[in-house]
Amino acid sequence: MEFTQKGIDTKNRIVDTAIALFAKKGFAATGLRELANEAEVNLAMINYFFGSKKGLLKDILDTFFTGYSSLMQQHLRGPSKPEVKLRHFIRHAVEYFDENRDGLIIVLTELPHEDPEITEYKAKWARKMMIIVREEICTPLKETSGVVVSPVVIGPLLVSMMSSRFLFAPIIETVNPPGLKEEFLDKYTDLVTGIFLEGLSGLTHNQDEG
Amino acid sequence: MEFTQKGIDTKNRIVDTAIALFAKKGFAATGLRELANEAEVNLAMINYFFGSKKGLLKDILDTFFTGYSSLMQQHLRGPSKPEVKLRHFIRHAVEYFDENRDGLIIVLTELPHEDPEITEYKAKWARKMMIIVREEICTPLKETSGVVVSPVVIGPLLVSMMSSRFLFAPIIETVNPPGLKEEFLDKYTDLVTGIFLEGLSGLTHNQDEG
Amino acid sequence: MEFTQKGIDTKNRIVDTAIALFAKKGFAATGLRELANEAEVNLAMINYFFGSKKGLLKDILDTFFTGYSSLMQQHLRGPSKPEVKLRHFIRHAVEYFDENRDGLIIVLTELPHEDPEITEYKAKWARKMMIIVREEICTPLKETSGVVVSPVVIGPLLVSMMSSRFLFAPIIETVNPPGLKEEFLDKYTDLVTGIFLEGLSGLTHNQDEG
Amino acid sequence: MEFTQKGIDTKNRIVDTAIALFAKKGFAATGLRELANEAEVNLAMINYFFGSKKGLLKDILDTFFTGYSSLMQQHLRGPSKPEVKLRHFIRHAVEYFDENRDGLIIVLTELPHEDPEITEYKAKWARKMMIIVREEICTPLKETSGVVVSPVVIGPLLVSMMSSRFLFAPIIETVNPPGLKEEFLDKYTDLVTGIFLEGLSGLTHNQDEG
DNA sequence: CATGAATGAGAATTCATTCAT
DNA sequence: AATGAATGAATTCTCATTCAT
Repeated sequence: MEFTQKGIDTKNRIVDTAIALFAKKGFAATGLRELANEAEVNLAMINYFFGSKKGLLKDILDTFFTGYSSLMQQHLRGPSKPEVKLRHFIRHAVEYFDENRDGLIIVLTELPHEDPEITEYKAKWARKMMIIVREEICTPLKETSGVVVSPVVIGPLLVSMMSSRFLFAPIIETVNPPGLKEEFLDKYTDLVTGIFLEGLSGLTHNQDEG
Repeated sequence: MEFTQKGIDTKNRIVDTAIALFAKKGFAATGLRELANEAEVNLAMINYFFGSKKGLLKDILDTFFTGYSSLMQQHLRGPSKPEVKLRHFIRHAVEYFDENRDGLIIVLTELPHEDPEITEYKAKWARKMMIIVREEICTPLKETSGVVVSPVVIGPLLVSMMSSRFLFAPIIETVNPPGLKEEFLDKYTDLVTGIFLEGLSGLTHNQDEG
Repeated sequence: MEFTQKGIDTKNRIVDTAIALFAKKGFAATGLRELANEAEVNLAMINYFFGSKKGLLKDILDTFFTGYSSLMQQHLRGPSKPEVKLRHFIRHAVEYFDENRDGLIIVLTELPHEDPEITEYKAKWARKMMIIVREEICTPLKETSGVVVSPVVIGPLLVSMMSSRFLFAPIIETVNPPGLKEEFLDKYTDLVTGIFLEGLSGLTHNQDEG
Repeated sequence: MEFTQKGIDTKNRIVDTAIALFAKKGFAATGLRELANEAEVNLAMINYFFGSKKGLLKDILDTFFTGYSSLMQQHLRGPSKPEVKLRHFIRHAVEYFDENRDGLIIVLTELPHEDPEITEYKAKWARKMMIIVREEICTPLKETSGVVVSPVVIGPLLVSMMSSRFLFAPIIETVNPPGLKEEFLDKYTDLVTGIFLEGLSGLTHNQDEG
């Protein structure tokens, strides 16, 4: 099947609306009827283009993971010192999360749910990313400072830190209404970067205290 | 309403099964029929005891938040030094998350979704917790080391760090199957505590770099 | 699950209407909405009682096969001469077909369709009936007159003969409108019995001509 | 409308696939999407060539009936003795059924269903065939042996007998897997011919017993 | 407390058909 | 002739909830 321009427009309208709705209400709680209305698209077109509701979800996850994975490739791979690379990476990742906030929320809230159709799919991405974390963070860290951390611990930990702001956003905003976005984002990035890097390097000297 | 022993058993069976199912499949994706079957309880009893499906969710969230809030009261309040208190608190909180892993997953995955009935409810708890974070962490930190951090940033950040292991569990386990639980939990606690505390204290010296 | 009288009434109303509709329009062409309306029953009750549309079909087939199988047990088993038993059986079977004409039509039109869920189910009944045909018709026939016929040929052949009137009914009636039922049924029974028995005994003498 | 070679290929591919699918799953249960995929043809071509799904069915029935009707003309008309003609006809009809097994199954399973669009169409063919049966079988039978049978009874009866093997094929094959086709078909033909003719002639002497 | 029955709305999906290109 | 897109109705099935017993 090849798609015409008109088809692509329709497809995009579906995806965009789906990302917004899935993030706001959750995947399972979003009805295709509502989605079709909001996207101003015939209900049947969703199955026509994506096969199923789950197919649409996969498409969205795919796009998000592809972008994130590409960030890892760009900023974590390479000959620079791990600390420098991490600093760059965190900056860009937080920015990416900010720009794709809804995608991030979908990932975070759908990830933990056990769905046989999607589990293997998620694992595929996880393995890919863990390799980079191991090679570019864990191994150098061990060699230079003797600190031993597992990629499956430090990876999720870093992601959690970078996304805490977005995961708790609806709550934060009920306490502290949004505004002054730009400046806040910078501060947030600095805080996460600072704690993570200083924390890691602090581990060096107190490894046996922990 | 007073319940007989038999009634309490039924009620508990519902709650326990609900926690497991909501965590595994998500709140919206779990049907009350399925829940009733699994709990070996008549379908109508769920509404009888909890009024509605959402009432059941609230009950679960309530239990979890009450326990967590109580931990904050116990270990963050008091005259000790913030660092000491945080060390204790993190240890107990991670342990609490481990024991109530399914409750935690429900909280984390339902949190970001905008549900008018539940939003205000969540905010109530958030406000309560933020006060403690401000008074026991942020203010002392500012006074002793001049570091200025907002409770609505540092609070979620700490929770995120402590729960990263559980939020990404299904993925971690596809890469790294579970096992040797005890030891792993200790290490994990140490790592989170280390990074968080070392990171915070590290901020002291580089506050203007960020 | 135990059913109350009210539930049984509803269930029967569904089954009766389903038999009529499935026979008239075919199983696949009959919608559950139409069925529910006609039976004056809430749409959801069909799935409540039968699990699925196919479950309803199975229930109907089951009833029909059970009745037919019981006829075979009653009239084909026993010490009488095969010819006498066949005469009795055909009379009662044709009568049974007449009384359960719609059930018969459903069986005949759904039988040939390959449905993995139902195939094994049909085979179960087929095996059961073939045994009786072999033991009560084929074997005696061979012993007394030397004619060798396979039960999987003679069984379907007899059923086909007995049901030809009903299978082609809609066509017959466009040519020859119905009426004078009683008398016609008697004649029909006699014809089928006559041809089948005379035909079989005729084979005796011309076995090698065919 | 004139069709190019390419168009004819497409059309044939649709018809062939439709015959196979309608026979296997039933007309109503077969979707045009599935049909188009299987035939490797664009979905819209089906309506382009046949106007509608029902148009496609009519086309198939038409082909089958034309062939069958032609057999009747060839072998039942003419000056030979009825018995001789019937013998020839049955042989060729069973062979025709064997070669067009799927077409036969479609006819037999769609026949009993009341569809206003198709009913009159089927009746047209039925009338045509009944005339031949009356003139070539019933009337001579009455004149030579005094046996009175109606064409609307004896016609369907004969067809039923000849097609029993195919109508119950899916069941027969679960009990008795297919194999040794050639020989089996011959035996089957002999059996049906034998029973039908011997049965009819047997009626001569016992006419008043029935 | 507990049960089976019932309800109406809504779920996702598929349907046959049409049409502009 | 053929294609991809679109449509609106209909499909089966499940939903949370209610209620009489």
